[in-house]
Amino acid sequence: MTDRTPGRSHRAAPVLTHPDDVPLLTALTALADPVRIQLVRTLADHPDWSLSCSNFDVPVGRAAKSHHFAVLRAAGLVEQRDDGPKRLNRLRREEFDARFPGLLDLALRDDEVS
Amino acid sequence: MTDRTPGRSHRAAPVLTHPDDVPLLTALTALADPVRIQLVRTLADHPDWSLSCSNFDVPVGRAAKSHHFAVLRAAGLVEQRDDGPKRLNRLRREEFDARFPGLLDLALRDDEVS
DNA sequence: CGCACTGTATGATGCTCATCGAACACTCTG
DNA sequence: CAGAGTGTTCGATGAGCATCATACAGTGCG
Repeated sequence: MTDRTPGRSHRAAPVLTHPDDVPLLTALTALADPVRIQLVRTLADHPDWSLSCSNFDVPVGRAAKSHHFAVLRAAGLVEQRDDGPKRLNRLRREEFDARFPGLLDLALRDDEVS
Repeated sequence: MTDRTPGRSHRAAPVLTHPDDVPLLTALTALADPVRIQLVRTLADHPDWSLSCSNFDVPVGRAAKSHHFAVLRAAGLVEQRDDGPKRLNRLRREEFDARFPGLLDLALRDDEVS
């Protein structure tokens, strides 16, 4: 049997990891997508752990949304925690800002995404 | 006859344009590429207008290099000027920094691109 | 003029990635 | 246990893009 987080594990997926040493390209690529920018902005407008994935209103299906959250998590932008059947989210503001000062502010500040 | 810059014009290509109101996604996408990051960094290490396109040592052919410069120009990161058969380049530091404060610093500061 | 040099445009190719539908896994409640 | 709700994984599909080879268009020099 493999590692499991207290809540859901979904197949043999390892515990949710949230890296601190993200390469620059990974961070830029993660933010260079309109859907992910929207996710990050929505997240910034709500308290930590107050939103589960299904609460985000983006124009893609569940599968794509799940994929985007995985990308954001791999980029160190989002932390996820399982709570019952839901997966709650939190923007890693300070952590990401420590790694890439000003980048998150830029993504949140600007109104015209494209 | 169409507009021409004093130097080369290449077919009916309009005068080289360098936008100021770049969308956020355009800027992030332009920087989310290892070759373009390298071009920007090389450019930052040399005086304005001191490098022509062929002076940049990136592991791609001439066509791809030309394409990358076009992307950087469209993102407002690079200004180009024709000088005889060469096309000289300049990093639009202040202009880009005014539009996206800190972003260029991040691209230049970090050593580990990927 | 003819040639070398520089850079762009075009067409083709291959790869990455965003997306979807469907199946699956887990949790909780009735 | 059965069913609803939530989210992930898988396979397939399509679009976009990075790249190349080639052809083309300027510039300047002999």
